[in-house]
Amino acid sequence: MGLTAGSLYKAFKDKRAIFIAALDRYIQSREVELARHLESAQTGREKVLATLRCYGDVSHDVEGRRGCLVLGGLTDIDTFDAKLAHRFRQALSRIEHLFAGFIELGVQDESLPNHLDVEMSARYLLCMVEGMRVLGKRGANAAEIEGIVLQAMRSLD
Amino acid sequence: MGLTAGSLYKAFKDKRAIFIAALDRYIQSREVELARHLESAQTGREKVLATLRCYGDVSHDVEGRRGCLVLGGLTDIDTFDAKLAHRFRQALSRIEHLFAGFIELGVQDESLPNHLDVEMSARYLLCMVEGMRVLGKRGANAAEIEGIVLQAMRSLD
DNA sequence: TGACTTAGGAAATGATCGTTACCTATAATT
DNA sequence: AATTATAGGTAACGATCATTTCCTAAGTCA
Repeated sequence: MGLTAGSLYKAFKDKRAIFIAALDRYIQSREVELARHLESAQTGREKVLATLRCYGDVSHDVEGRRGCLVLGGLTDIDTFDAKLAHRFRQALSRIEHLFAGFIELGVQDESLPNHLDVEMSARYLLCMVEGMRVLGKRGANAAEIEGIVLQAMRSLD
Repeated sequence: MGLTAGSLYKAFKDKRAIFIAALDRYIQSREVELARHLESAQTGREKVLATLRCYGDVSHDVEGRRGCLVLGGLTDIDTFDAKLAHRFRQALSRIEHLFAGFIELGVQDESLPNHLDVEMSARYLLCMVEGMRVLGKRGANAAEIEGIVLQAMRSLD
């Protein structure tokens, strides 16, 4: 059988520490996955698309229903644990800043139009990503998510 | 002081029943609020905008941080309570169907272009709404949310 | 007014959960 | 091989949480 409850306390101080470790591991694995998606992306536009697809990929079928630890944490914990709340917020801000960087790059390399409001667009894309994860949790298929990704890309034209 | 824990069990069978009652009350209050927003909307486009604003209004500042009972429920409960999971899914589908109806209306009254894929666009708008609620939970101000609403409207052009 | 219902609260009970103490087996060290 | 560290497991403990029981006060109806 699996790991027993008590055994975990050998390795971790308390429940909260277990959660934080799981969260850090989760966030890091997402970073790795994102890096993988970005490998083949050249232009700013391609990087934005790759990032959207990276989150889209975990927003459908089984993995979609499994949900996101950051999103889940943000909804529960937020209220009563300031330290953790900060971690969740930061995880979202990370995505937002990545988008902002890619958009700036896209404007420079002319893969994206120069009339874009960078901060606004980045926030909008973050909104999409989180929305997709919610839809994934509700139950979405790959085609539905891909449709949303493409529509999101069109908002950058 | 406030209502004591035990007293609640006079009125409700168990914890789950209390939650369901709260959820129903919450969903109904949101319906009322949406109806209020829709009062002055004439065209399909106006109705879409009013609906986005209705959700935008609860996605910033204090109310944004308070969060959404449906979204919160969807993230926690989903896994282990099939009956409740259905209620959460249905609450989201309700919004999606509303959007679909408004888009169809908009195509007919020519306030929206006729090239729109109705189902796709409705799903996209639902994605936006849920994304906004997540950003609200993280902490967003009214201007940020309004920016997202307007950007979402632009995706219907 | 007096019996009776009703709403609410305080405290007791049982279940569950977080945590610790202690035991066992395997791996590392001499 | 003997000893010691290490990882894991089981069972006990304490805290917290869901639920029930019992009591009180106020309102209702005869």
